[in-house]
Amino acid sequence: MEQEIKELILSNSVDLFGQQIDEQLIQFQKTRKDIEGDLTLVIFPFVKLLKCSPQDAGNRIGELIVDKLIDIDRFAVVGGFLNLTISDQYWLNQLKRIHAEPTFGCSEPNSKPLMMVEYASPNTNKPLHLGHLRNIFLGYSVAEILKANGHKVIKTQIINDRGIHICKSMLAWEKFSPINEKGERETPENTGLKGDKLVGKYYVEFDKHFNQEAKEIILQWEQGSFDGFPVAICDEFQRLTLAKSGKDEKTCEGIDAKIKDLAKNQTSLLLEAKEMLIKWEARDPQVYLLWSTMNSWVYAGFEATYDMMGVDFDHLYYESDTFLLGKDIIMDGLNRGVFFKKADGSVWIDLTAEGLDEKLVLRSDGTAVYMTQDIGTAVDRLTDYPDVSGVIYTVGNEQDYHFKVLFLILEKMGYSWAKNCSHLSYGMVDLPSGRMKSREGTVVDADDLMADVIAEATEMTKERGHIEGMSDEEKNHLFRQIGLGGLKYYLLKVDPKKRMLFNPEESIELNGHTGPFIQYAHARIQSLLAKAGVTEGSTLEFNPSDLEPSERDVLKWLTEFPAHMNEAASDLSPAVLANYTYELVKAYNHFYQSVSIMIETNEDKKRMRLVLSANVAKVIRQSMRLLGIEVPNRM
RNA sequence: GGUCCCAUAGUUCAAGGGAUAGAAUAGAAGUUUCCUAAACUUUAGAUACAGGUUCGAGUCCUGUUGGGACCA
Repeated sequence: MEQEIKELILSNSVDLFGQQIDEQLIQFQKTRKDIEGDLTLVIFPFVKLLKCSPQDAGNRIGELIVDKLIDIDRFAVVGGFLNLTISDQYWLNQLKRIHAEPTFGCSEPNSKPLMMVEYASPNTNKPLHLGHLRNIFLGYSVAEILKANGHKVIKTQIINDRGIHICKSMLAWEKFSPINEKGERETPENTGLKGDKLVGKYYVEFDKHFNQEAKEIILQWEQGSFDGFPVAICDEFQRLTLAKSGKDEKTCEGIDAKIKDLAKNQTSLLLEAKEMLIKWEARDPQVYLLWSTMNSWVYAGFEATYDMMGVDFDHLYYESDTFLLGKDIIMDGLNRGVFFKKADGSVWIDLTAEGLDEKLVLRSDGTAVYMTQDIGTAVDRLTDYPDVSGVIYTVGNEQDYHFKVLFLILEKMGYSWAKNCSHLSYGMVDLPSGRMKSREGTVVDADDLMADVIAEATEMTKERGHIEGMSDEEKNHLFRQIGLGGLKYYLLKVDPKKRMLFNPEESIELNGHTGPFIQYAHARIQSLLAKAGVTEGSTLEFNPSDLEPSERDVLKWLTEFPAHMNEAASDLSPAVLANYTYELVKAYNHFYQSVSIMIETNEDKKRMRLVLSANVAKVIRQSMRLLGIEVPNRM
């Protein structure tokens, strides 16, 4: 409709305005709720051209539109706004069109280029937490939205499975795990712990002993005993200690932190971990076996969590496979003058011309930094999937700078696909008490949280749900759908770019702007359709003479679904769909409350209302599916 | 020290430069003789501050304050 009006104005613009006008001047918006009309054209941009009042300009354009377009019943100019009222027949035809399209709102599958979406990308030492939930739900949903918009999509993640931190948990397990009567150390099997939790436990264990040892070293140093430590370290300690005298509290704290780092580097635990890393890099069979065993525990644990979340991946990348990549590319870039070498042998890129600074891409000892690896991984992926047209990295916004630099480097290296790479940057999830901190034990564990919301959903559903006659299996499935639906909706309804607050009590809320609110509407429609003896695809003829305001309103929202799908895809924002669906459901609930369906005596109206309801259900289901949320038929 | 991000009802979120800034929640008051009341209806309450650009600014620009992140 907007397109038709636009074309009409453009093709008549010489008559109307005496000149060809810019398409940009034609701006539409939805008519305000309290004013008559469906569609509003903003008149202000034309006023200058016409050299007349907005009122006259609106009238002239309005007359043309009503004259030429049969579906526009009438118009009214209010202020600088031309409000157009669209005919009931137009809306009814829209409903028929929507009803005939089982995949309304979606584009032809695989009709658009291949995109790669990276998300999750955990560290194997730490169980998944609330921050990962936002990341994972977001990445999964964006991938699904792109698919529904016609893209081919590969979901991927890179697993951070190597490095000194991994050796820490391996070492801690070897040193501190108790041995049972069978002579075994702790395993997921003999403890019943999830693998990721067990390994995470030993990572924490390492840290505890590590800090303790560092503390003891400092104590020893303070007592003047430096036996067995390098002279340089002892000198540094004394220099730092002296520097503290006479300084304010804050400066002293900073110096104490430096002293602690100094001591940490001298701990036997860290030295052993470093030794282990060297052995791992040399593929020492014993270390390698331990590493792969503990990793397999973690993967089994993650797998269980992903399964509960209802997300999946098409291709996994492991840092242990990719960490050596990138160095050759850096050397190549160095030869081509993209990078430069500093006196100490480290390799840098100069981005000052782009308003950034100089960035390290390879250390002086030739070891890789994150940037080196990311360059390597990106190129590697393009080798695996030559037809990828772009990569979307779902990573927190604390890495904004990193990705800006990464994409710039790729561009400077001459990769044509670099311009299609984008960072799906999302804000941190805060708790009412502030940021999650592992040291303060405020990290919200992903498994625990999911179990909590499901438990809450179980209780609430038993209290007020319609679950008579369901088997236990069906009930449990429903509790999970509601609990996780609420959690996912809670995390996805907020604009991803923004930092958000996670309030544990609100996340399990069932009233208001929530997932269960939307699920409930769907269940209610399904119940209605079942009672009426129709299915969503039923072909029902209808041609009522007029539409109620609430019916028009629902139809308007329904018609807008494709536009919001597009917006969600181009903005990479599931929140767009979440908020749209909420508005649709609100309009539907209002309609449901204000008109009767089953006892309507006018069969045309009754059939139309059933079809309308069926299509609202269809759109709810489609839209929620893209958010990874299942909608039950009963609840 | 440098760069980037954020600031809207008590609280959590909306608002492609366009009309009287929407919701939800907490608060107050209502609606089940008919389709699921996890619903609906009514009610009260907000653009951090100071300038600027514009016919028009929550939205764009500059500065201030407050919060956060990153780089060294």
